[in-house]
Amino acid sequence: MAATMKDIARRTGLGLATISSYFNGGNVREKNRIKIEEAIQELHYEVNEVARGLKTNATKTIGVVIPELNNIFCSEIITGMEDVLRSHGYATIICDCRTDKTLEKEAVDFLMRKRVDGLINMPVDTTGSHLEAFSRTGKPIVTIDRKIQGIVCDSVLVDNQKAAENAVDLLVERGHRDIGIIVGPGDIYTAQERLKGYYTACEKAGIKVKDSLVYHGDYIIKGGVSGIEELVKRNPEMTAVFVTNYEMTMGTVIGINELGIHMPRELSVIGFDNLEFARACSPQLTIVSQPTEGIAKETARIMLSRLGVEGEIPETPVTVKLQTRIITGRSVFPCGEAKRNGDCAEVS
Amino acid sequence: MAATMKDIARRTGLGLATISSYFNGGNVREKNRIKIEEAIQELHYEVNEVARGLKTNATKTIGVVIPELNNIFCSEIITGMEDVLRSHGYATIICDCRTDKTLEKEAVDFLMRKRVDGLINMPVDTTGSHLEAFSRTGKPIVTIDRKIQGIVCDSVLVDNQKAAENAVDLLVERGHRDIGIIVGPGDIYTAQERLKGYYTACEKAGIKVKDSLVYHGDYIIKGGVSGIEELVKRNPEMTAVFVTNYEMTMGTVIGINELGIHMPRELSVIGFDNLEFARACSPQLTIVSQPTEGIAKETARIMLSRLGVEGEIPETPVTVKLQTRIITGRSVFPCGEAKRNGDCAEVS
DNA sequence: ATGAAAGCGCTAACAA
DNA sequence: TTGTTAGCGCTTTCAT
Repeated sequence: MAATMKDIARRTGLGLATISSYFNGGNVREKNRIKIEEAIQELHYEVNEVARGLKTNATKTIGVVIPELNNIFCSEIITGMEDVLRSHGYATIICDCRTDKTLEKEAVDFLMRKRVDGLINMPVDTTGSHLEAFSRTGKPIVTIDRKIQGIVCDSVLVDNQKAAENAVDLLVERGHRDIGIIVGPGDIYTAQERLKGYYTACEKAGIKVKDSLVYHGDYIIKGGVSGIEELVKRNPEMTAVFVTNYEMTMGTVIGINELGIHMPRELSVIGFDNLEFARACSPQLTIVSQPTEGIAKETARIMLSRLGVEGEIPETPVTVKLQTRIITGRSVFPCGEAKRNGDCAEVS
Repeated sequence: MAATMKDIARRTGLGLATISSYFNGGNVREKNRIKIEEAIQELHYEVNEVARGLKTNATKTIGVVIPELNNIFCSEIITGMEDVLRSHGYATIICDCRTDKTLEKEAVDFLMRKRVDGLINMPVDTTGSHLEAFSRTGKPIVTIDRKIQGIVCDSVLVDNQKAAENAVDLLVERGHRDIGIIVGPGDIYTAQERLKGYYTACEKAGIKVKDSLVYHGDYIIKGGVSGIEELVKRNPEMTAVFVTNYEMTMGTVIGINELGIHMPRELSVIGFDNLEFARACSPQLTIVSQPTEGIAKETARIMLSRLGVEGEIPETPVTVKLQTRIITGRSVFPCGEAKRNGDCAEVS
């Protein structure tokens, strides 16, 4: 068995309270401090956080429930959050719910039983019913990427509609009017928002959207491959496509390669997320870049403030909305140029 | 405050042991079972795993320490392990140590204080000194990707030397003799192994390796970019390059694009990991693919057996070595062909 | 500054 | 089957 404070007390001849006080920054006589430290060394003592957690009713652990760890958008955010949280003594338990509502609820309940001090969730379940029980504990919840009706909590959002609108605006400026979109599942909030942005931009430009130009994928690579194949088949006149997450962007690039389509001469592309991948493409992809670092830091910051660790405790729910930006590559071509000169020069 | 078993006892008029028995699969009279379940509903009771953990000295939690969460090789393994472990009631606390030995030790100590039931580690520290303290607890440790001298534990390894050897063999078969390698840091075990495989294959082929053909990167994208720039500059005669992890493979592809080199006509490439990325490249990349799924399942399985959850408890340390395979794309070209016909057809 | 003792919520041994 | 009770390792009053 591991050594306990009792062992240290026995060894040093001191009382339990003194040892505890030592560990919690209290005042301990120099002479005793040394004795305690010797005992710690010899007994290889390590605080038992389980016992401490039971007593203090705080586990110094934050639960994180996300749809998919194997998704660079998620994993970047997690890395960033963990950084901040750990530097304040908080651990994170990460639960990947595989974009499954049942697993999501299980994960939240699981974390509740583990008595995490707070919950960070990129929600899959629209209704928020998975958060009700946790919400009752009074412990803080921060949602990422969407607000949940009926659950009082803070949220860190991205302006997805504007993101999509800006991307499509860019294509319109380049003269494109037959613009396809590979968008996420209809029941996912961020996907709806991005689609809305697409419609808005088209409307502004006086373009009547054809249903055949809208492809609903499932945010995985395969969805991008099928998406581009489908769109190309259904819309021979299509000159540009906007893809709305990283995995499907990669899928689209795969599809374009495999179909032997020349990008951007035959098809202009704007992708999403992962600047590194965009740079690795040939020609480099123009993408919408989400502020993952900002999302991570904001989320962690809000959580820490709720936990009383840093800054003021906000009185009302906080909502932060962050903007995306477009990183210009060479995958967007002026519409019609191709036919005129067959060239492939950068245009931006 | 959350409801406790005591609250349920009071509400139902039953004793604590009966409630506990109910939760632990004991026999409870039908009538009482119903009363208990009603009370649970009304009080929104959830077991307190912290208290349970203190009592049973088992937290049903496994600690995982990896170099980098933002690395698809790691995140795929984690996803796979989590799947298995969670289905057996174990949670995982993941610590990303940013490939930093100090952080790695901190992470292990942190997990020890949290009293995790077992530790899974893809080690950064060669000496294994970060595992000594945990090792003393007698709780199981499973290392991934390398064995540690002096620490008695199970390991799941990949045959990295053979992986590299096979890749270089393939290039040799295609007639290449000026083969560059972009390899990881010299103090990383897997990197050493892969470099060894490169030397072995070259020796077999009677190729005298030039130092200028070996570039040590740091397993990140930027390392791949600099690596290929450097190699090309130093070795105008180089006709092929082998890149030894995913991030650097992506970097190499970026670099090749940016240098305007034609792959594979001017330079043949074999990359590493991430089949999806390989498919997204144009032309598709030939890569060495690691069995991430197998690593994940094996690691989880061994951990569970050590925990007495599944199968026999092995008497001696277990070491599993898994093989990689080569996924053929179109990025390897017969050496010299280019000059003869300038063509770019698939060769494999 | 230090010690004694209660108790966090649970499990398990024992008794009934 | 059910109840009583001790105790896991810690923090935290309250004395001293």
